[in-house]
Amino acid sequence: MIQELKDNYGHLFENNLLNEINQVGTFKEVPEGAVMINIGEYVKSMPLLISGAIKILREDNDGDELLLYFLEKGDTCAMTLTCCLGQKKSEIKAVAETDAKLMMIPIQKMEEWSGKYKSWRNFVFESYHNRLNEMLETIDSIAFLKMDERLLKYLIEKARVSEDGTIRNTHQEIAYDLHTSRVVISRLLKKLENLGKIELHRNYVTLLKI
Amino acid sequence: MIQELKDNYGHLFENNLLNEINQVGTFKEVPEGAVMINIGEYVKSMPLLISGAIKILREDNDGDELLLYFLEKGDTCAMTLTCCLGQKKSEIKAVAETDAKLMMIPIQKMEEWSGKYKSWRNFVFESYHNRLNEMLETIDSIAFLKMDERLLKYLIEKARVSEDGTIRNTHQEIAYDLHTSRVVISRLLKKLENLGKIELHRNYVTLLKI
DNA sequence: AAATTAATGTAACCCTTGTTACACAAATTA
DNA sequence: TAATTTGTGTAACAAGGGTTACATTAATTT
Repeated sequence: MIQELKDNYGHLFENNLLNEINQVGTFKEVPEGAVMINIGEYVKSMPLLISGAIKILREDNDGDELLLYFLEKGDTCAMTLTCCLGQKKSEIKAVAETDAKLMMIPIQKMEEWSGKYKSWRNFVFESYHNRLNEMLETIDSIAFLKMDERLLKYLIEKARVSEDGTIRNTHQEIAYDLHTSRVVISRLLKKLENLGKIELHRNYVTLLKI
Repeated sequence: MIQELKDNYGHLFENNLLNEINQVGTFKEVPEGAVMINIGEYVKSMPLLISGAIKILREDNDGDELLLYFLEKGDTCAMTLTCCLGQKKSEIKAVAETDAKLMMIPIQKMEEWSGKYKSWRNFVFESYHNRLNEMLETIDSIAFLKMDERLLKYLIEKARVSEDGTIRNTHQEIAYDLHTSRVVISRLLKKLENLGKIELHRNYVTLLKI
Protein backbone atom coordinates (compact mmCIF):
# COMPACT_ATOMS: atom_id res chain seq x y z
CA MET A 1 0.00 0.00 0.00
CA ILE A 2 1.34 3.40 -0.94
CA GLN A 3 1.66 5.22 2.35
CA GLU A 4 0.62 8.62 0.98
CA LEU A 5 -2.57 7.10 -0.37
CA LYS A 6 -3.51 5.89 3.10
CA ASP A 7 -2.54 9.22 4.66
CA ASN A 8 -4.70 11.27 2.33
CA TYR A 9 -7.64 9.02 1.61
CA GLY A 10 -7.64 6.62 4.55
CA HIS A 11 -10.31 8.56 6.41
CA LEU A 12 -12.52 8.71 3.31
CA PHE A 13 -12.48 5.17 1.95
CA GLU A 14 -12.95 1.77 3.56
CA ASN A 15 -10.00 -0.63 3.43
CA ASN A 16 -11.40 -2.75 0.62
CA LEU A 17 -11.67 0.28 -1.60
CA LEU A 18 -8.23 1.56 -0.60
CA ASN A 19 -6.76 -1.77 -1.56
CA GLU A 20 -8.53 -1.72 -4.91
CA ILE A 21 -7.27 1.78 -5.58
CA ASN A 22 -3.78 0.66 -4.67
CA GLN A 23 -4.03 -2.29 -7.03
CA VAL A 24 -5.59 -0.78 -10.13
CA GLY A 25 -4.31 2.79 -9.79
CA THR A 26 -1.11 4.07 -11.33
CA PHE A 27 1.11 6.29 -9.25
CA LYS A 28 2.24 9.37 -11.14
CA GLU A 29 4.42 12.39 -10.48
CA VAL A 30 4.14 15.58 -12.51
CA PRO A 31 6.59 18.47 -12.44
CA GLU A 32 5.54 22.09 -11.85
CA GLY A 33 4.27 23.70 -15.01
CA ALA A 34 3.29 20.48 -16.77
CA VAL A 35 0.07 20.78 -18.77
CA MET A 36 -1.98 17.82 -17.58
CA ILE A 37 -4.98 18.24 -19.84
CA ASN A 38 -6.13 20.69 -22.50
CA ILE A 39 -9.59 21.80 -23.55
CA GLY A 40 -10.99 19.41 -26.15
CA GLU A 41 -8.91 16.43 -25.11
CA TYR A 42 -10.47 13.18 -24.01
CA VAL A 43 -9.92 12.01 -20.47
CA LYS A 44 -8.59 8.50 -20.07
CA SER A 45 -8.34 8.20 -16.31
CA MET A 46 -9.32 9.95 -13.16
CA PRO A 47 -6.72 11.59 -10.87
CA LEU A 48 -6.72 11.46 -7.08
CA LEU A 49 -4.41 14.19 -5.89
CA ILE A 50 -1.97 13.06 -3.20
CA SER A 51 0.31 16.09 -2.90
CA GLY A 52 0.97 19.38 -4.63
CA ALA A 53 -1.51 21.68 -6.35
CA ILE A 54 -3.20 21.74 -9.75
CA LYS A 55 -4.38 24.93 -11.42
CA ILE A 56 -7.67 24.66 -13.31
CA LEU A 57 -8.16 27.15 -16.15
CA ARG A 58 -10.83 28.15 -18.61
CA GLU A 59 -9.88 29.38 -22.08
CA ASP A 60 -11.89 31.28 -24.66
CA ASN A 61 -11.64 30.97 -28.44
CA ASP A 62 -8.87 33.55 -28.66
CA GLY A 63 -6.77 31.57 -26.19
CA ASP A 64 -7.42 34.06 -23.38
CA GLU A 65 -7.23 32.32 -20.03
CA LEU A 66 -8.92 32.63 -16.67
CA LEU A 67 -8.01 30.83 -13.47
CA LEU A 68 -10.95 28.90 -12.06
CA TYR A 69 -9.53 27.31 -8.90
CA PHE A 70 -6.80 25.13 -7.44
CA LEU A 71 -7.01 21.46 -6.59
CA GLU A 72 -5.09 20.25 -3.56
CA LYS A 73 -4.39 16.97 -1.85
CA GLY A 74 -7.52 14.94 -1.23
CA ASP A 75 -9.20 16.59 -4.20
CA THR A 76 -10.16 15.19 -7.55
CA CYS A 77 -11.27 16.87 -10.74
CA ALA A 78 -15.04 16.93 -10.96
CA MET A 79 -14.85 17.68 -14.64
CA THR A 80 -12.97 14.48 -15.17
CA LEU A 81 -15.65 12.46 -13.44
CA THR A 82 -18.37 12.85 -16.01
CA CYS A 83 -15.94 13.28 -18.82
CA CYS A 84 -14.85 9.75 -18.04
CA LEU A 85 -18.34 8.38 -17.67
CA GLY A 86 -19.77 10.07 -20.74
CA GLN A 87 -16.65 9.98 -22.92
CA LYS A 88 -16.85 13.73 -23.26
CA LYS A 89 -14.13 16.22 -24.10
CA SER A 90 -12.56 18.27 -21.35
CA GLU A 91 -13.95 21.78 -20.94
CA ILE A 92 -10.97 22.94 -18.91
CA LYS A 93 -7.21 23.04 -18.91
CA ALA A 94 -5.19 21.69 -15.98
CA VAL A 95 -1.63 22.73 -15.19
CA ALA A 96 0.57 21.57 -12.30
CA GLU A 97 0.94 24.59 -10.05
CA THR A 98 3.61 22.83 -8.01
CA ASP A 99 5.26 19.42 -8.34
CA ALA A 100 2.43 16.97 -7.68
CA LYS A 101 1.79 13.33 -6.92
CA LEU A 102 -1.29 11.57 -8.20
CA MET A 103 -3.03 8.24 -8.29
CA MET A 104 -4.60 7.63 -11.69
CA ILE A 105 -7.72 5.47 -11.68
CA PRO A 106 -8.89 3.66 -14.84
CA ILE A 107 -12.31 4.92 -15.83
CA GLN A 108 -14.01 1.51 -15.88
CA LYS A 109 -13.55 1.24 -12.13
CA MET A 110 -15.47 4.41 -11.40
CA GLU A 111 -18.83 3.06 -12.47
CA GLU A 112 -18.18 -0.22 -10.70
CA TRP A 113 -17.22 1.47 -7.43
CA SER A 114 -20.19 3.83 -7.61
CA GLY A 115 -22.48 0.84 -7.23
CA LYS A 116 -20.27 -1.02 -4.80
CA TYR A 117 -18.90 1.51 -2.29
CA LYS A 118 -21.00 4.07 -0.51
CA SER A 119 -17.84 5.93 0.50
CA TRP A 120 -16.87 6.26 -3.15
CA ARG A 121 -20.25 7.67 -4.07
CA ASN A 122 -20.03 10.14 -1.21
CA PHE A 123 -16.55 11.15 -2.28
CA VAL A 124 -17.74 11.75 -5.81
CA PHE A 125 -20.75 13.75 -4.66
CA GLU A 126 -18.64 15.70 -2.22
CA SER A 127 -16.15 16.49 -4.99
CA TYR A 128 -18.88 17.80 -7.24
CA HIS A 129 -20.20 19.90 -4.44
CA ASN A 130 -16.76 21.38 -3.69
CA ARG A 131 -16.09 22.14 -7.31
CA LEU A 132 -19.47 23.80 -7.76
CA ASN A 133 -18.75 25.95 -4.74
CA GLU A 134 -15.35 26.90 -6.08
CA MET A 135 -16.95 27.89 -9.36
CA LEU A 136 -19.40 30.04 -7.41
CA GLU A 137 -16.47 31.68 -5.63
CA THR A 138 -14.90 32.40 -9.00
CA ILE A 139 -18.14 33.88 -10.27
CA ASP A 140 -18.44 36.02 -7.14
CA SER A 141 -14.97 37.37 -7.74
CA ILE A 142 -15.35 38.29 -11.36
CA ALA A 143 -18.94 39.53 -11.02
CA PHE A 144 -18.87 41.40 -7.74
CA LEU A 145 -15.27 42.41 -7.06
CA LYS A 146 -13.08 45.10 -8.57
CA MET A 147 -9.73 44.13 -10.01
CA ASP A 148 -7.71 45.23 -6.97
CA GLU A 149 -9.81 43.05 -4.66
CA ARG A 150 -9.62 40.14 -7.09
CA LEU A 151 -5.86 40.53 -7.22
CA LEU A 152 -5.45 40.47 -3.45
CA LYS A 153 -7.72 37.43 -3.17
CA TYR A 154 -5.67 35.76 -5.89
CA LEU A 155 -2.39 36.49 -4.13
CA ILE A 156 -3.73 35.01 -0.89
CA GLU A 157 -4.86 31.84 -2.70
CA LYS A 158 -1.58 31.55 -4.55
CA ALA A 159 0.42 31.95 -1.36
CA ARG A 160 -1.69 29.29 0.33
CA VAL A 161 -1.01 26.61 -2.28
CA SER A 162 2.66 27.48 -2.73
CA GLU A 163 5.45 25.74 -0.84
CA ASP A 164 6.89 28.74 0.94
CA GLY A 165 4.09 31.26 0.99
CA THR A 166 5.55 33.46 -1.73
CA ILE A 167 4.01 34.06 -5.13
CA ARG A 168 6.72 33.17 -7.60
CA ASN A 169 5.27 34.72 -10.73
CA THR A 170 5.87 37.65 -13.01
CA HIS A 171 3.24 40.34 -13.39
CA GLN A 172 2.52 39.00 -16.86
CA GLU A 173 1.74 35.54 -15.50
CA ILE A 174 -0.60 36.99 -12.89
CA ALA A 175 -2.29 39.00 -15.63
CA TYR A 176 -2.97 35.83 -17.64
CA ASP A 177 -4.61 34.11 -14.66
CA LEU A 178 -6.88 37.07 -13.99
CA HIS A 179 -7.51 37.76 -17.66
CA THR A 180 -6.27 41.32 -17.68
CA SER A 181 -3.13 43.12 -18.87
CA ARG A 182 0.35 43.28 -17.36
CA VAL A 183 0.18 47.05 -16.99
CA VAL A 184 -2.99 46.82 -14.93
CA ILE A 185 -1.41 44.24 -12.63
CA SER A 186 1.79 46.26 -12.18
CA ARG A 187 -0.30 49.32 -11.35
CA LEU A 188 -2.45 47.53 -8.78
CA LEU A 189 0.46 45.59 -7.25
CA LYS A 190 2.24 48.88 -6.67
CA LYS A 191 -0.90 50.21 -5.02
CA LEU A 192 -1.05 47.14 -2.75
CA GLU A 193 2.62 47.62 -1.88
CA ASN A 194 2.00 51.23 -0.95
CA LEU A 195 -0.82 50.05 1.28
CA GLY A 196 1.69 47.81 3.04
CA LYS A 197 -0.05 44.58 2.06
CA ILE A 198 2.67 43.08 -0.11
CA GLU A 199 6.33 43.38 -1.01
CA LEU A 200 7.37 43.44 -4.66
CA HIS A 201 10.46 41.79 -6.06
CA ARG A 202 11.63 40.76 -9.47
CA ASN A 203 9.89 37.44 -10.27
CA TYR A 204 8.10 37.10 -6.97
CA VAL A 205 5.74 38.79 -4.54
CA THR A 206 5.47 38.27 -0.79
CA LEU A 207 2.30 38.75 1.21
CA LEU A 208 2.84 40.71 4.42
CA LYS A 209 1.07 39.56 7.58
CA ILE A 210 -1.68 41.87 8.61
CA MET B 1 -48.62 7.21 -12.65
CA ILE B 2 -48.49 10.89 -13.38
CA GLN B 3 -48.37 11.11 -17.15
CA GLU B 4 -46.02 14.06 -17.28
CA LEU B 5 -43.51 12.18 -15.14
CA LYS B 6 -43.45 9.37 -17.68
CA ASP B 7 -43.22 11.79 -20.59
CA ASN B 8 -40.22 13.64 -19.20
CA TYR B 9 -38.31 10.99 -17.33
CA GLY B 10 -39.48 7.75 -18.94
CA HIS B 11 -36.46 7.56 -21.22
CA LEU B 12 -34.09 8.15 -18.30
CA PHE B 13 -35.36 5.85 -15.58
CA GLU B 14 -36.37 2.20 -15.53
CA ASN B 15 -39.98 1.41 -14.65
CA ASN B 16 -39.25 0.35 -11.09
CA LEU B 17 -37.64 3.67 -10.36
CA LEU B 18 -40.40 5.58 -12.11
CA ASN B 19 -42.93 3.83 -9.94
CA GLU B 20 -40.98 4.62 -6.79
CA ILE B 21 -40.73 8.26 -7.79
CA ASN B 22 -44.44 8.28 -8.45
CA GLN B 23 -45.13 6.79 -5.03
CA VAL B 24 -42.83 8.75 -2.75
CA GLY B 25 -42.69 12.00 -4.71
CA THR B 26 -44.97 14.94 -4.12
CA PHE B 27 -46.38 16.72 -7.12
CA LYS B 28 -46.09 20.47 -6.82
CA GLU B 29 -47.01 23.49 -8.89
CA VAL B 30 -45.34 26.86 -8.43
CA PRO B 31 -46.51 30.14 -9.96
CA GLU B 32 -44.23 32.42 -11.94
CA GLY B 33 -42.16 34.63 -9.69
CA ALA B 34 -42.30 32.36 -6.64
CA VAL B 35 -39.05 32.22 -4.68
CA MET B 36 -38.40 28.51 -4.32
CA ILE B 37 -35.26 28.70 -2.19
CA ASN B 38 -33.02 31.39 -0.76
CA ILE B 39 -29.33 31.44 0.04
CA GLY B 40 -28.70 30.06 3.50
CA GLU B 41 -31.85 27.96 3.65
CA TYR B 42 -31.74 24.24 4.21
CA VAL B 43 -33.02 21.99 1.46
CA LYS B 44 -35.61 19.44 2.48
CA SER B 45 -36.30 17.69 -0.80
CA MET B 46 -35.02 17.42 -4.30
CA PRO B 47 -37.01 18.75 -7.28
CA LEU B 48 -37.42 17.02 -10.63
CA LEU B 49 -38.61 19.65 -13.07
CA ILE B 50 -41.54 18.50 -15.20
CA SER B 51 -42.52 21.72 -16.96
CA GLY B 52 -41.71 25.40 -16.88
CA ALA B 53 -38.40 27.06 -16.10
CA ILE B 54 -36.50 27.93 -12.93
CA LYS B 55 -34.05 30.80 -12.69
CA ILE B 56 -30.95 30.14 -10.57
CA LEU B 57 -29.30 33.22 -9.06
CA ARG B 58 -26.24 34.08 -7.04
CA GLU B 59 -26.34 36.93 -4.53
CA ASP B 60 -23.53 38.83 -2.82
CA ASN B 61 -23.56 40.29 0.69
CA ASP B 62 -25.10 43.56 -0.47
CA GLY B 63 -28.00 41.67 -2.04
CA ASP B 64 -26.70 42.27 -5.57
CA GLU B 65 -27.85 39.49 -7.86
CA LEU B 66 -26.48 37.66 -10.86
CA LEU B 67 -28.28 35.15 -13.05
CA LEU B 68 -26.42 31.85 -13.24
CA TYR B 69 -28.63 29.75 -15.51
CA PHE B 70 -32.09 28.35 -16.13
CA LEU B 71 -33.38 24.89 -15.32
CA GLU B 72 -35.89 23.34 -17.69
CA LYS B 73 -37.96 20.18 -17.88
CA GLY B 74 -35.88 17.08 -17.32
CA ASP B 75 -33.42 19.06 -15.19
CA THR B 76 -32.78 18.98 -11.51
CA CYS B 77 -30.82 21.30 -9.26
CA ALA B 78 -27.30 20.00 -8.75
CA MET B 79 -26.86 22.26 -5.77
CA THR B 80 -29.77 20.58 -4.10
CA LEU B 81 -28.21 17.18 -4.57
CA THR B 82 -25.32 17.54 -2.18
CA CYS B 83 -27.15 20.02 -0.04
CA CYS B 84 -29.55 17.22 0.66
CA LEU B 85 -26.90 14.60 1.22
CA GLY B 86 -24.66 16.75 3.37
CA GLN B 87 -27.37 18.79 5.13
CA LYS B 88 -25.74 21.95 3.84
CA LYS B 89 -27.20 25.37 3.28
CA SER B 90 -28.14 26.48 -0.20
CA GLU B 91 -25.57 28.66 -1.94
CA ILE B 92 -28.03 29.87 -4.51
CA LYS B 93 -31.48 31.38 -4.90
CA ALA B 94 -34.12 29.79 -7.14
CA VAL B 95 -37.09 31.65 -8.60
CA ALA B 96 -39.80 30.30 -10.87
CA GLU B 97 -39.20 31.96 -14.23
CA THR B 98 -42.53 30.66 -15.54
CA ASP B 99 -45.31 28.64 -13.93
CA ALA B 100 -43.68 25.30 -13.22
CA LYS B 101 -44.56 21.72 -12.29
CA LEU B 102 -42.26 19.66 -10.12
CA MET B 103 -41.92 16.31 -8.48
CA MET B 104 -40.39 16.67 -5.03
CA ILE B 105 -38.32 13.71 -3.85
CA PRO B 106 -37.66 13.11 -0.14
CA ILE B 107 -33.91 13.27 0.51
CA GLN B 108 -33.64 9.85 2.15
CA LYS B 109 -34.54 8.21 -1.14
CA MET B 110 -31.65 9.77 -2.99
CA GLU B 111 -28.96 7.84 -1.15
CA GLU B 112 -30.98 4.64 -1.41
CA TRP B 113 -31.52 5.01 -5.15
CA SER B 114 -27.87 5.88 -5.75
CA GLY B 115 -26.92 2.40 -4.62
CA LYS B 116 -29.91 0.67 -6.20
CA TYR B 117 -30.44 2.18 -9.64
CA LYS B 118 -27.68 2.73 -12.16
CA SER B 119 -29.99 5.02 -14.14
CA TRP B 120 -30.41 7.22 -11.08
CA ARG B 121 -26.66 7.50 -10.57
CA ASN B 122 -26.20 8.37 -14.21
CA PHE B 123 -28.92 10.99 -13.98
CA VAL B 124 -27.27 12.54 -10.95
CA PHE B 125 -23.83 12.55 -12.58
CA GLU B 126 -25.26 13.90 -15.79
CA SER B 127 -27.00 16.68 -13.85
CA TYR B 128 -23.79 17.68 -12.13
CA HIS B 129 -22.02 17.70 -15.45
CA ASN B 130 -24.68 19.88 -17.06
CA ARG B 131 -24.69 22.33 -14.19
CA LEU B 132 -20.90 22.60 -14.17
CA ASN B 133 -21.02 23.33 -17.89
CA GLU B 134 -23.67 25.98 -17.38
CA MET B 135 -21.52 27.59 -14.71
CA LEU B 136 -18.63 27.60 -17.17
CA GLU B 137 -20.88 29.29 -19.73
CA THR B 138 -21.74 31.92 -17.15
CA ILE B 139 -18.08 32.44 -16.34
CA ASP B 140 -17.28 32.74 -20.04
CA SER B 141 -19.91 35.43 -20.39
CA ILE B 142 -18.88 37.61 -17.50
CA ALA B 143 -15.14 37.09 -18.01
CA PHE B 144 -14.80 37.26 -21.77
CA LEU B 145 -17.80 39.17 -23.12
CA LYS B 146 -18.67 42.85 -23.13
CA MET B 147 -21.99 43.94 -21.71
CA ASP B 148 -23.72 44.30 -25.10
CA GLU B 149 -22.80 40.72 -26.04
CA ARG B 150 -23.85 39.42 -22.63
CA LEU B 151 -27.17 41.24 -23.01
CA LEU B 152 -27.90 39.73 -26.41
CA LYS B 153 -27.00 36.26 -25.15
CA TYR B 154 -29.25 36.84 -22.16
CA LEU B 155 -32.18 37.91 -24.34
CA ILE B 156 -31.79 34.81 -26.51
CA GLU B 157 -31.77 32.54 -23.43
CA LYS B 158 -34.75 34.35 -21.92
CA ALA B 159 -36.72 34.07 -25.14
CA ARG B 160 -35.95 30.36 -25.34
CA VAL B 161 -37.33 29.54 -21.91
CA SER B 162 -40.36 31.84 -22.18
CA GLU B 163 -43.75 30.66 -23.36
CA ASP B 164 -44.12 32.90 -26.38
CA GLY B 165 -40.57 33.88 -27.25
CA THR B 166 -40.86 37.40 -25.87
CA ILE B 167 -38.90 38.79 -22.93
CA ARG B 168 -41.50 40.13 -20.56
CA ASN B 169 -39.31 42.20 -18.30
CA THR B 170 -38.54 45.81 -17.55
CA HIS B 171 -35.07 47.19 -18.15
CA GLN B 172 -34.58 47.31 -14.40
CA GLU B 173 -35.29 43.58 -14.07
CA ILE B 174 -32.82 42.76 -16.84
CA ALA B 175 -30.25 44.95 -15.11
CA TYR B 176 -30.64 42.96 -11.89
CA ASP B 177 -30.04 39.64 -13.68
CA LEU B 178 -26.88 40.93 -15.36
CA HIS B 179 -25.75 42.84 -12.29
CA THR B 180 -25.53 46.23 -13.92
CA SER B 181 -27.62 49.41 -13.91
CA ARG B 182 -30.90 50.21 -15.60
CA VAL B 183 -29.38 53.08 -17.57
CA VAL B 184 -26.72 50.82 -19.05
CA ILE B 185 -29.36 48.29 -20.12
CA SER B 186 -31.62 50.97 -21.66
CA ARG B 187 -28.64 52.32 -23.57
CA LEU B 188 -27.54 48.94 -24.91
CA LEU B 189 -31.09 47.81 -25.70
CA LYS B 190 -31.56 50.93 -27.78
CA LYS B 191 -28.33 50.13 -29.59
CA LEU B 192 -29.53 46.58 -30.29
CA GLU B 193 -32.83 47.99 -31.56
CA ASN B 194 -30.99 50.31 -33.93
CA LEU B 195 -29.04 47.32 -35.18
CA GLY B 196 -32.36 45.67 -36.01
CA LYS B 197 -31.88 42.78 -33.60
CA ILE B 198 -34.73 43.51 -31.22
CA GLU B 199 -37.92 45.52 -30.84
CA LEU B 200 -38.51 47.52 -27.67
CA HIS B 201 -41.86 47.93 -25.95
CA ARG B 202 -42.99 48.98 -22.54
CA ASN B 203 -42.55 45.95 -20.24
CA TYR B 204 -41.35 43.59 -22.94
CA VAL B 205 -38.77 43.05 -25.65
CA THR B 206 -39.05 40.92 -28.78
CA LEU B 207 -36.15 39.26 -30.53
CA LEU B 208 -36.23 39.70 -34.30
CA LYS B 209 -35.36 36.72 -36.48
CA ILE B 210 -32.04 37.13 -38.21
C1' DA C 1 32.52 44.00 -20.24
C1' DA C 2 29.17 44.83 -23.79
C1' DA C 3 25.03 43.60 -25.79
C1' DT C 4 20.73 41.60 -25.45
C1' DT C 5 16.61 39.99 -23.27
C1' DA C 6 13.20 39.96 -19.61
C1' DA C 7 10.73 42.26 -15.96
C1' DT C 8 8.98 46.29 -14.03
C1' DG C 9 7.45 51.37 -13.49
C1' DT C 10 4.86 54.94 -15.20
C1' DA C 11 2.59 58.45 -18.11
C1' DA C 12 -0.96 59.55 -21.39
C1' DC C 13 -4.83 58.31 -23.58
C1' DC C 14 -9.27 55.96 -24.71
C1' DC C 15 -13.30 53.09 -24.23
C1' DT C 16 -16.69 50.81 -21.53
C1' DT C 17 -19.41 50.93 -17.85
C1' DG C 18 -21.47 53.12 -13.87
C1' DT C 19 -23.77 57.41 -11.84
C1' DT C 20 -26.63 61.41 -11.48
C1' DA C 21 -30.05 64.07 -13.15
C1' DC C 22 -34.04 65.06 -15.50
C1' DA C 23 -37.64 64.86 -19.22
C1' DC C 24 -41.39 62.39 -20.97
C1' DA C 25 -44.84 58.78 -21.71
C1' DA C 26 -47.76 55.10 -20.23
C1' DA C 27 -50.29 52.99 -16.70
C1' DT C 28 -52.54 53.13 -12.41
C1' DT C 29 -54.96 55.28 -8.62
C1' DA C 30 -57.51 58.85 -6.49
C1' DT D 1 -60.18 63.76 -15.24
C1' DA D 2 -56.37 64.82 -12.29
C1' DA D 3 -52.68 63.13 -9.69
C1' DT D 4 -49.39 59.72 -8.93
C1' DT D 5 -46.53 55.93 -9.95
C1' DT D 6 -43.84 53.23 -13.10
C1' DG D 7 -41.05 52.62 -17.13
C1' DT D 8 -38.08 54.53 -20.67
C1' DG D 9 -34.81 57.87 -23.16
C1' DT D 10 -30.91 60.59 -22.96
C1' DA D 11 -27.29 63.86 -21.66
C1' DA D 12 -23.26 64.83 -18.96
C1' DC D 13 -19.89 63.30 -16.23
C1' DA D 14 -16.82 60.02 -13.38
C1' DA D 15 -14.22 55.90 -12.62
C1' DG D 16 -12.10 51.59 -13.76
C1' DG D 17 -9.43 49.37 -16.45
C1' DG D 18 -7.40 48.34 -21.14
C1' DT D 19 -3.71 50.15 -24.63
C1' DT D 20 0.42 52.23 -26.33
C1' DA D 21 4.69 53.91 -25.58
C1' DC D 22 8.90 54.31 -23.49
C1' DA D 23 12.31 54.44 -19.61
C1' DT D 24 14.79 51.83 -16.22
C1' DT D 25 16.76 47.99 -14.03
C1' DA D 26 18.02 43.13 -13.45
C1' DA D 27 19.40 38.96 -15.54
C1' DT D 28 21.37 36.43 -19.27
C1' DT D 29 24.07 35.79 -23.37
C1' DT D 30 27.79 36.95 -26.37
